[in-house]
Amino acid sequence: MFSSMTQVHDTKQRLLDTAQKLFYARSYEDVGVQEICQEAGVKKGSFYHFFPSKRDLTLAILDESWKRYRETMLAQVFARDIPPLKRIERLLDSQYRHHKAVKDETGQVLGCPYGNLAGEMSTQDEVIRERLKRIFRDLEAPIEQVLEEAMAAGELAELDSRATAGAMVAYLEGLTLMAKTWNDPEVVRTLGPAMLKLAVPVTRG
Amino acid sequence: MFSSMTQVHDTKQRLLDTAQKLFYARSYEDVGVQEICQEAGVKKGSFYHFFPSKRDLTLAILDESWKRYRETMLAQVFARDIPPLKRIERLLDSQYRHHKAVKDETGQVLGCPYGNLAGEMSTQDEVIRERLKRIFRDLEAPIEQVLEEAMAAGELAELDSRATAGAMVAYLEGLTLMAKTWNDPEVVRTLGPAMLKLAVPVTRG
DNA sequence: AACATAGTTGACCGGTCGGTCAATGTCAAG
DNA sequence: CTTGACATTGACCGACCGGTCAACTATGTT
Repeated sequence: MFSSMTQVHDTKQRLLDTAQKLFYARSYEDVGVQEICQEAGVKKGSFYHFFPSKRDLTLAILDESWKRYRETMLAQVFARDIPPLKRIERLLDSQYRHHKAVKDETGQVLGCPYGNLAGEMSTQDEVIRERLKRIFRDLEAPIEQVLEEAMAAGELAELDSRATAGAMVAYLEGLTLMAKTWNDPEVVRTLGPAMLKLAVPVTRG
Repeated sequence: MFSSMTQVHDTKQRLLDTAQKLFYARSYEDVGVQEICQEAGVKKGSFYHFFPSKRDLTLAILDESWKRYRETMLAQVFARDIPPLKRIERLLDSQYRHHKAVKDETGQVLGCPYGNLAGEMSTQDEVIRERLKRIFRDLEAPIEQVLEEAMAAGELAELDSRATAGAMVAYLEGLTLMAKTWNDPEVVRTLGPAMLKLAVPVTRG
């Protein structure tokens, strides 16, 4: 009775969770609707009752997972309990610990779910690409704010905080992709701290 | 007679070129052997005469395309006709011009063929992943050398040239992925120069 | 002319792809 | 007890997947 009550109405959620996991571990194209349904214990007909297409399922995953990440991880990482620049270090540390945990569990570094999808799907689906673009822009915002705060606190020389935040997101994505290619979370730990160098004015000659 | 002579023996090459283009424009999983053959004007049976599998075709593409890029583009970009750090700028410029040209031609920024494949396939094929890892390491080498030269010439403060080269490759890949997600080559031009900041010792208040 | 080798062709394999559909089941409100 | 909305099921669709194979042709060597 209890189990049926909880099982009956979370079919949609189970599909979202299962697909998210499979897409992350492999890729969008490699994972079929059939496999998602099998893994989630749902018949294919039900899938198309909840989602008009595989593409729409993906968009739903993007919205939901990013909302969750923003409201939990990001909120914690960028909390104002430590100095601004320390929060960047905390972001890097949370990334390292995530990839370490995933590798310990699955034997593989899976990279960034958004970066992975961006590389695979940006040329194939404009709607997905725009969604990913918005996600990356969302990530720039708190970083930009951290830089502003650091400048106000005199911890940082004057610089273009918007552009620097953009560069930092790019670096973070590249870093993650390298960790995936090396299949080694330590890449994040050794190369990560260099991200702070991006917040330093160029000194040439 | 002439045309047949040149057509008869470049079947393999046509498959390589066509597949390379298609994989780059879309993705590994999205492009089928059938489509490659159609586009190349080759029957599927011939495909499997030259390549034991789609996977092996991909490995051949990786080897060939990277060899060509290294021996032409990279050799020019890192030629010793200008000061070391200027060569980094020249690398960024060549990247910008490439993505600009591709976008003008296809309407899309396609990103880095190796980065794309790394994101899609690193968790699925160890051999491909190792090959991509080697490619990225190959790219680090000339950058590392540039940094060494710059240090010797007093253009740069002392730093870990190996680690910095690694960070620069990561940044370049992230940059390229962002340009793809934004579908805008200008991302490379505006965010690119920040790569040089990675070659500056951390200065913290 | 005979022979081996490389290259080409098209039919064929089992399996999976994303997606559709009509029939059926479940359940709560009227 | 009926109605209607939501949910579930399994059969089905045409197309395509990566890959195999035996027969055939073209080429260069002896």
